[in-house]
Amino acid sequence: MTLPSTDHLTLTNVNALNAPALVRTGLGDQIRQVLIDGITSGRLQPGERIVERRIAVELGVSQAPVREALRQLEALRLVETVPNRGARVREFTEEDFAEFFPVRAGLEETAADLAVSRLAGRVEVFDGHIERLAAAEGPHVMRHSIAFHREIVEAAGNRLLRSVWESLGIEIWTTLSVRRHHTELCGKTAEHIEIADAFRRQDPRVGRLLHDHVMKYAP
Amino acid sequence: MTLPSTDHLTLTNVNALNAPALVRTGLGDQIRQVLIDGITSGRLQPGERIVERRIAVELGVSQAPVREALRQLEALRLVETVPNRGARVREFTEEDFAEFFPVRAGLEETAADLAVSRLAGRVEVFDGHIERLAAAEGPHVMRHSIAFHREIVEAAGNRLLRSVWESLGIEIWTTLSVRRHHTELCGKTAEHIEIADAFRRQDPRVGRLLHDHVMKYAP
DNA sequence: GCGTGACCTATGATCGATCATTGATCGCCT
DNA sequence: AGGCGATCAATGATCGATCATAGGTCACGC
Repeated sequence: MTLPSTDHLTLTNVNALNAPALVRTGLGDQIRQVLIDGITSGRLQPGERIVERRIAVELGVSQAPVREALRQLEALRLVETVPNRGARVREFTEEDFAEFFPVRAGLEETAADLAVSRLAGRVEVFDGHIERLAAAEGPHVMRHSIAFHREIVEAAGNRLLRSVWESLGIEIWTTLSVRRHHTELCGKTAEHIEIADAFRRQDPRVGRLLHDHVMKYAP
Repeated sequence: MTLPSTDHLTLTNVNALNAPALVRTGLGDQIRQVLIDGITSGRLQPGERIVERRIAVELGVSQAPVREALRQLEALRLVETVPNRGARVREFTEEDFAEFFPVRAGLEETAADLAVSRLAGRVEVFDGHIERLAAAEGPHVMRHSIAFHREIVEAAGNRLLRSVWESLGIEIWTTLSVRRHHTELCGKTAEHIEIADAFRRQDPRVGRLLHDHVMKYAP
């Protein structure tokens, strides 16, 4: 396995006074991203051990931030750890994907039910997402689609719900699932419009509608 | 603030050869429990800073496991941390409690819907819980009630759902809410029986039933 | 008086080193 | 051969020390 050189960790863009958001993030978060990239790109194979000190050396950091990153990956269910025995990249089973979508669908159903009354028909927030989704191609489709769903969760106005939803690792797991099962993504735009319409007329069935929509991604 | 003496961390029960489950837990987990106890008991007041090194000294450990414990408390939303500025006990707002129950209710609704078909009417698993709940008094009521709900989540057979449900910190947050709002707990036994019955006859409305039941705990 | 910037302190973030657990290996005995 | 305990290497868990950042303080100049 070859991880990218240490340069990936050096202060990204040492730009001169026009940085809108100075990457002011701790090492742990950066390492997490490196490992996530490694897993999604296949550089880190399922079942492969992730040895804390080896990663630390390869990235030119100490063991502590690597541990922290591993804990985050564990929360995302991308690695599994055994106490005193370390972490390894998870084998993603069919069961994992089968379990993912009912939970995601349930959360979004809850979100939709909460959002309906809160939005009170004001669905302009969705317009941009739908337009961008319609215009998107390739891997961007997934990103914009998720942005639309995230907007719904946001609209529920429940920070806990939002945080739980994010903690599922929606992007990664949906991407992994679609990639593995060759899920058809076309036609989803129409459903998004349908869902937005349901919000517009405050249809009480919008929760169920969204739930069923999400389940169509399931294997 | 006075934390319990270090003894709380020494290997619990050095019993002689009849230990069913030797407390083989890392320092981080033990420290987390100490801090949780501190928060629920009021020894640690909302808004109070939790300084890593201070706790470490008081418990006779180093900074690392304390940090780890704090991360767990953050995940349970019992403390809030600002990067480079440390952690403090959260101020539990009404909004926190108001947000908690819809999420819990939604998850359990999902669980119930999944469990109905899986149980196929075999609801014996609930009997013991209902009996113990009926016989319980005082603080035990809450514990047994949650055990019943946990059994439903378990019965859904979805490990991710189970893990997300547990990550809400059901016990703590429900306890905190009931304590603060003096929620009436009597009569909940009857509803549990009703829910078990719905499972028995595989009533498709059991999800909604459970959802509404949970929401009755809400402020 | 008040804005400014050089210090200063507290403390989180990170490091390098050590401790402790685990599974593997090896030799011995039956 | 096979079981069994001693020994060993690998590595997670923990430690003690250092680095770096966020606020606070205070003297200075306007």
